[in-house]
Amino acid sequence: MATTKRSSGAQRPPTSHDVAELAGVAQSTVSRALNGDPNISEKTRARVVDAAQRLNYSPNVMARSLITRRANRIGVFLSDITNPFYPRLVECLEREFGALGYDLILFSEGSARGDQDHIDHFLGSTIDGLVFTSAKLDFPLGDRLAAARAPTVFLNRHIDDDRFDRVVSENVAGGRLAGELLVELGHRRIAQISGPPQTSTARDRDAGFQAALEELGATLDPAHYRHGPYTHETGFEGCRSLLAEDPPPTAIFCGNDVIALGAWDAAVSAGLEIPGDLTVVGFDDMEVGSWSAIGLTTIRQPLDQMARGSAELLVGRLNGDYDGPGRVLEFPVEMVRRRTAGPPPR
Amino acid sequence: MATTKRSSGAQRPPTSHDVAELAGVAQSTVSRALNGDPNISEKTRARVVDAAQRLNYSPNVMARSLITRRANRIGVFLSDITNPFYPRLVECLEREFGALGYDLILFSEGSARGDQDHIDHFLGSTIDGLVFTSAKLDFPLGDRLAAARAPTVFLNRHIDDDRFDRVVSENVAGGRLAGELLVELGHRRIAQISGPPQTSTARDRDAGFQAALEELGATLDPAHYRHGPYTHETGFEGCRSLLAEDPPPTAIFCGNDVIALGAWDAAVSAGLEIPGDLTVVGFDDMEVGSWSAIGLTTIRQPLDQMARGSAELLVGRLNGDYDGPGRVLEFPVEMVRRRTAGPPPR
DNA sequence: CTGTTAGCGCATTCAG
DNA sequence: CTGAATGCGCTAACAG
Repeated sequence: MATTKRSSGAQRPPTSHDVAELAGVAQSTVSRALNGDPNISEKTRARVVDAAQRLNYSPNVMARSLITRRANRIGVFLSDITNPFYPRLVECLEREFGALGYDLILFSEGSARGDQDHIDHFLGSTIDGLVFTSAKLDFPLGDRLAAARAPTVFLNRHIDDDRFDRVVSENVAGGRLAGELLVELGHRRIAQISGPPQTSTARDRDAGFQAALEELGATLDPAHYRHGPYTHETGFEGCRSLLAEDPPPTAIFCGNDVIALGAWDAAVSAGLEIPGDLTVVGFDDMEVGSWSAIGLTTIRQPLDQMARGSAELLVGRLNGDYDGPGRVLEFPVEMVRRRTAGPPPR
Repeated sequence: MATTKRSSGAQRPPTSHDVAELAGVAQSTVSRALNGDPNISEKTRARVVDAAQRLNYSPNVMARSLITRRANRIGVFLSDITNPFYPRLVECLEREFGALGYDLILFSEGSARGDQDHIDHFLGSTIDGLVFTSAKLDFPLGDRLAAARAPTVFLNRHIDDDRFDRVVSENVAGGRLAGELLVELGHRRIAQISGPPQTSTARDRDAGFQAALEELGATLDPAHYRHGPYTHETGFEGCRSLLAEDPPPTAIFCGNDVIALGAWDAAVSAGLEIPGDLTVVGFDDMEVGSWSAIGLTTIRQPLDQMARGSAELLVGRLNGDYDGPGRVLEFPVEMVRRRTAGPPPR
């Protein structure tokens, strides 16, 4: 019973033809009236607008895109939407791209049924451009993106491929800031829990940090170096194993705030006082770190500026304003001193 | 210089015609071959597939959707992508809808340039259905959604509108669990920091909690009731003001984990021991709450089941399997006992 | 200023 | 099993 597939009340949405008929004009006039074409009398425009409203008309975006060859949408690829860093970045991107007339469509890694998928969304002309927020250094899709001439920007992470635009913060300088702070505070037994080696963020922050230590005469004992994915667990387990050393380090610089908060968690759980017994420094300035019971010292990246830079580079390419090789935008970082950094215990 | 608008190397992506030509068949044959039509010889299918690969062909989704009237995409509307609850929900939704052949396209409130926009995405036939994850009780778009016959499901929040499918957890029962726990632990001076009154989550959790207290003879002093948006600040300020009372409450039930962690933050910052001096209970089971230095006692919602339920209801409507009035799915919650709940101080 | 015409790239009749 | 023809809803040339 009730074999009503889609037959009965399936009133299809109104088209511009319907509007044209109701307004007593040609279909093309409807298109012009609704798209702000100047060559149209106010009188007919009013009639069209009125008819459109009465029919509750809304143009079919697919049909429009098919002909204009523009989707006005940007695909944003996130590796792990669960990492609170990305939602904040998405907020900024949304604002910046929105201001330029683009909607965002988000893809988290989970949704991709394979590498192919990413690019298919572009090739299928569902999106006009791509933003990758968490590419690894060995990003595998470069050739295919280039072949498809897909406007692309790599945000937050570098890849070693000059064909693409990249927007990052000064991760090396940020690492330096952390190193300098720790040495100035008087730390000598310094440890590090870094991110994945195949990410530019980890590579660059490590480089800056270690260079600063060298220059200030406080080298990093290789036995005090840990690394892993940007997760709580990496920080937690890394800190636990560091605290088991004898003597344990008095300060830890972490690859990002997620790791730093994992380290904080391990230290506090073990009954240590922070910063009395241990100094912890992160990177990113996540909201949780700013809670007053935590007060994570960290290095802040200007996400809004980075998002704006990405939007400008990408939209520049979409408009045909620029078509050359990849450009690099690098934004300054800033030290945020909070409770978790102090002098070493005596 | 370089007035190359889009003229020169603008090699447009290959179409099914190009593939047809290379394979020496008709365009319609290409379509059939690539879409798994059984009425086609393996020989020609192979030829077509080969040609498609050589051209790096990928069908134009817009054109396809224009004709099939299906976008195979679901719009998910989030109010605040910054609240960690939503990313987790998105992960689940992605998995469940993905299994049914749908991609997700995420809209956070920020992206909507007005209420209108939400529905326009549907009317523009960019998406086949909508999921609202954070509707208020006075959701204003009901009539327009119904008029557009837009398949819609409300997830996580109720709205009082029987035309739509709703998927929630047993918030009333969850509130009861919290109330029962606090009373059983021996608390009598009990406080509450609830969410926004115009959300069903706040309304239902409040109702269950307060009913449990009544029944167990431990009524809630109205002076111990606070509420506000689901933010850290609500919890932080709420807790501060509660602690300023004399005598202060010994336990606080919070509208969700974000609020609860704000309360935790205020209490710990004020030098209180948790749970020695104060018990805190949340709702949601966010990851941060599970950190071992925090150990938030909370009530867990089965997000994966809720996501699956939503997907089934919505896809059922999309397939025409169901076309009746709104259904309601309600999933059981579960108490997660951790450190922040203990007996009151003596 | 407005109407007519021609496709965008594809899925889907209808012939054969 | 395959090819030719049709049109999804819209924008953009081209006439007038």
